Formats: sequence, structure tokens, C-alpha cells
Amino acid sequence: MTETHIFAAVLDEVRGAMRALFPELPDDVLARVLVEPPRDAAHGDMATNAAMVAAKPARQPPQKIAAALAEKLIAAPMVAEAAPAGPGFVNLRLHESWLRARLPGVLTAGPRYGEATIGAGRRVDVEYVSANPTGPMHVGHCRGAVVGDALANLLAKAGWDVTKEYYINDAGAQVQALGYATYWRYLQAIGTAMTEEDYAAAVPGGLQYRGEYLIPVGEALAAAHGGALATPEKTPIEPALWLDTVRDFAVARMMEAIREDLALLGVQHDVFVSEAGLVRDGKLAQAEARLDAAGLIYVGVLEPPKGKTPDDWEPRPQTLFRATQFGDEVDRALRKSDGSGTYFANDIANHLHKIERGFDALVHVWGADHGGYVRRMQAAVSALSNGRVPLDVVLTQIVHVLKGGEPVRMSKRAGTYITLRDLIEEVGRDAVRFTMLTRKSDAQMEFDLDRVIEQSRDNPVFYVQYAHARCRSVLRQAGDPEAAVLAGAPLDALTDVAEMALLRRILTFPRLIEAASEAREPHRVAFYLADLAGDFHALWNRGREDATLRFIREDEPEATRARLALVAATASVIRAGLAVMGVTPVEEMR
RNA sequence: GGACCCGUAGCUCAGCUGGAUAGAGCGCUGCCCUCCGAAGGCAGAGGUCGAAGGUUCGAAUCCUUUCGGGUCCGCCA
Repeated sequence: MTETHIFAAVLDEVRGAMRALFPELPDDVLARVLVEPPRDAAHGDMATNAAMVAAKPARQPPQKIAAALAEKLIAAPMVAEAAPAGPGFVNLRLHESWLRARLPGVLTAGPRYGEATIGAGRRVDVEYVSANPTGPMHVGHCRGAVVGDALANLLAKAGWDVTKEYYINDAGAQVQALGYATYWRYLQAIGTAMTEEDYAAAVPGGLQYRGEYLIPVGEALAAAHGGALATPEKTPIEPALWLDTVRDFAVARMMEAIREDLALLGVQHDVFVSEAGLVRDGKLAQAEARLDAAGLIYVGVLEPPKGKTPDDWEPRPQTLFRATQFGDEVDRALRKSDGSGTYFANDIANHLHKIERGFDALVHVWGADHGGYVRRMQAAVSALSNGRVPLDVVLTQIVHVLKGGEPVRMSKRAGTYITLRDLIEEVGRDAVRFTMLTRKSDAQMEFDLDRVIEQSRDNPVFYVQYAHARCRSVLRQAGDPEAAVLAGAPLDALTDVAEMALLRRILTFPRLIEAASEAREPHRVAFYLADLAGDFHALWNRGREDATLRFIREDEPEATRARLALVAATASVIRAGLAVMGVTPVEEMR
């Protein structure tokens, strides 16, 4: 799709020209040559750093190279002006006719516009959400779900073969606690006389997960097993007789609920991997054997953390992984001092599983509270794959929910935390998804329930949707011409500055997809769409001041067709961008 | 004590992975709707990019130090 990727097209010309001017220039120097939009539009459409990059190896001053390059580039078909500038830039102004001629390609590509080839069909595993199956999803999970899903879509758009994965933490103490909590609800369901406090006192680690959402789970257990999991007096029997059953039952129910919540958000994973399953299949043992064979495991005693030593600190020998060999601060425990595996060990097994499935790259979306965990996981992946498979971790920061400008206090104990379901019911799925992408993922975010449904200029959700609705409104009024028909329209009539600004923005979409996917930053798509919508609204407003700039003009059928092509392309790019974000475009605003 | 993230206009945030005179929205100031595309539009003011060094043709961006905010910190997941 290079015919619509204007930066790639011009870059080809620049590299060709440099090759002709300096045949001996090394490839790695040529690879550093870039063609970018200049900050200041007064400098033209694009600028290249080629002369500055080549100055040293070519042993010539950059300005001199820039002058020669400019002279050469003026011969390129799309170049209208080429001028050396500043420290050695070459500024390029492109023929507007050439830019207009890209428009049919945009229309023909439709939803596929912007697809890139940098993924080159390589396989990437994107793991996200991975909430513990111990309760309903809340806003904290929501951001990770949206960012992960959009990132996966973005990578697919950039040519990666993407697998969306959910890792179920169903093996640790948390799900054990879930088992005990569910068992309490079961006892209640069969009519126990015990009090909650008596029961809690007998539970190792205390009774967690006291939320009401486990009540129906306990009732379902009672329906399935009757009184068989308790004494005739409806008091607890040995945990060994029921814990596995109850825990597995509860986890299955929680996962069902989580899948429903994710479906509400429009998130669908391709693969669910069970931590307990990995352990059962011996993946943990395999991973450990592998690291051991590489001499990366030893039994040792870690230093206490520097500064404040915990009160109960005592040195204990543990099985450790030599994470320091891969850039981590300290070696990390694989086994606790009692010999049982750590969460880290299981996660290593998880990553071995991924590597064995042949992925070329791994991506995780984690909450920021796992930030300290990144380095060791990268160390492990590096060790297991001999450095072949990169692991990128995208951290998402906390979301503060506001209502009318006031923070909504969240407390698990009081049961006032906001579930994903609440959020979607309050503002709608599309607003949730879009808004979650209006910040860099590693910046804290305020989610103002009133703001995100506000219909105004400063709400990008509305602003972008409104632009699409306006586009569709115009097209409907014109009888909804086929994209193929509009692709054949003569475009010479598109000359107004606002029309050209919009066109130029449309043509930067492929470059945006490349950059955003490389940086693993889906939020850039949201900002791009806001800019695109801004250009479109600006053009619309010009039609208000100057009737000759309106899209549909009875007296000018040719100009009308050209403008409809531009409007159709705008709508198409908005749809393509929203598709990456997982947001549904609206046909009209009511 | 250490690690990671953040610090950009009065406010909320972008800044295309080192480029030219740092941007947007809100807010503020001043103009613009009898009607024809105003759920608004146009223009303007507003910045030592937290601070100090360093790297180089060139730094908001990279490195070091430092200040402020957040998150986390042996075997919890």
C-alpha cells in the first residue's frame, strides 16, 4: 500500500538520490535517513535529515550535501520544491496534484487503509487483563483491558500475526482464599447456624472476598452438592474433602463472569492459559530444568533490602534465579524457603509456554504496581529464549473516577468500588474505550463520568464521533455514492487550504500506525483522530463562512464529487482508526 | 535506603522514539448568529519544558546529579 504511504514514497526518492550522489555511502547510514513532517508547516510538507546524517561519512559539510540533494530531488515526480535549510535539512514541498492523486487509494483500501508491513507476519503474543479470577472486574482492570485490546489491534494493523491472551492466575493463595470465601457462602446457602466471625476465625489467613457476588455461587454449590460438603449440623468438614471442588467451581464461575464483563467491553481473547494447568503439565519443572542446565539456578541467601530492614527479617536459603546476569538488580527467588514455588516461578513456566509456541515477540499490559517485576521477567525470557524473543511490558497507571468533578471513593470493604459493568452502564462502551485511550498509558488518568458523555469540543469522544456523523450526513444527502465511484472522481477542485490540510492529515495515517505500533502506544490513534476531526470541523466551518466551499453544490457537480471523495475518505479513516480502538462509529448524533 | 513512572501555558494533556521559532482543548480577553451548515466560529494574550551540569551540528526528548508527586520494594499474586 505504498502508493498511499506518502512518507515511504518520498523516502524512496531521497534514498535513491543519496545513493546516486554518494554511491559508496554505507547502508546503515542510509537506514538512518528519515523523512518527516516539519514542525512548522511553513517549511513545506516534509523534511529530510539525509544531508546531516551523511555529512560525517561523506566527509562534506551538511549544507553542501543538502544543496546537491535538493537539486536532485526536484526531479522526483511528487516534488514541487526542494530547498536546503537550517543546519542541513532539505525541505520539500509536494505537488498538490500528486497529493490529491493519493486519495483514490485511500478510498479503495477502505478499512484496510493504514495497514503496514513492519510486523512482516511475525507472531506476537499480547497478554492483557489477566485479572485474578476472584471477583468482578473493576475500573482498574478496565484500562488494562482497553489498552491491551487496542494495542493488539494496532499490532495486527501493522502486520503482526497477533494472539490475544489471558493468563488465569488460578494456582495461588488468592484462589485458595476464594475457595474458603465461597465455602462460607455455601454454608449459608444450606442454612448453617454459624456466624461469619466464627467461620472467619477458623480460616487460614482470615476470610477474604466478603462481597455479595459470591452468594449465588454458594447457592449454586448447594444446588449441585446438597449438604454433602458439610457435616449434618451444617458446619465445616476437613478442607481436603471440599477445597479443590469448591475452588475450581468458584474459579469457573468467576471466569464466566469476567468473560461476560469483557464481552460488554467488546474484548475477546483468543487464548486463556491456566496457571494451574501449566503446573499440572509440568511446565514449571521444565522451565526450572532448562534454567538449571544453563547454570542459572543456585541455592543462596539474599541480602536484606537496603535501608529499612523488615522486622521479621531473617536470612534463609532459597532457590534463586541469576537475574543479575540479565541486568536485574538482585537474583530472584524461584522457591520459597519451604520449597514451594513462587509466583515468579510459575510465570516463568508461562513464558516458556509462550516461547515454545513459537512467538517472535511478547507483549504484556500490566498495572503500574507490577513495575518492579518487569526487569526480572525480561531476564527470564531472555534466558529461556537465548535472547531471541523480546518482551515488552506496557504499564497502565491508576484511574481515578470522578463524578461532577468530585472523586468517587472506592472501598472494597464498603463495597463501593466501581465495577466495569457499572462504568459501561453509566457512560456506554464506546465512551469507556475511547476515553481510556486519551492518556498515555503510564500517566495517571482522571475519568470524569460527566465529562465523557458531554457533547462539546473538549470531549474527544464526542468530537470524533461528531465528525464521522457529519461526514455520513453529507454522504447520505448526496445519495451515498459508492467508494469505487468516488475513487474515479476528478479531484482538481480540491484546492482550498482547509481541504488540503484535511487531505494531508488523512495521508499521514499509515505513518501514524507504524510509529504507534513500534512505540506500543495505542493512545496515539485517539489523538490522531481528534486532530483529524479538528481538520474536518474546520473545513465544515469554512463552508459556513463561504458557501462556495460547501461539500454539495448543485451548480458544480465535479467539485461536489471531489469533495464527496474527500469526505468519504475522512469517514473511512475515522472508521479505520476507531476499529483499532475498538470503538463503533456512529451514523448520526441524536 | 533502593527501583520504576510522572513533572511541558492558569487547568487537563500532546509532542511522531534527537530536529528548525515547543502545540491542542478548557479557562481568560476581544470580535461574530433575523436567515442560508452556530450542540458554535474567528483572533489574541499566556512557556527559563521542575532545577543544574553533560553528550553533539542540534536536547522537552539521551546521560549524570538534584528537587517535588505517584507506585513498588526478601519467599503476596
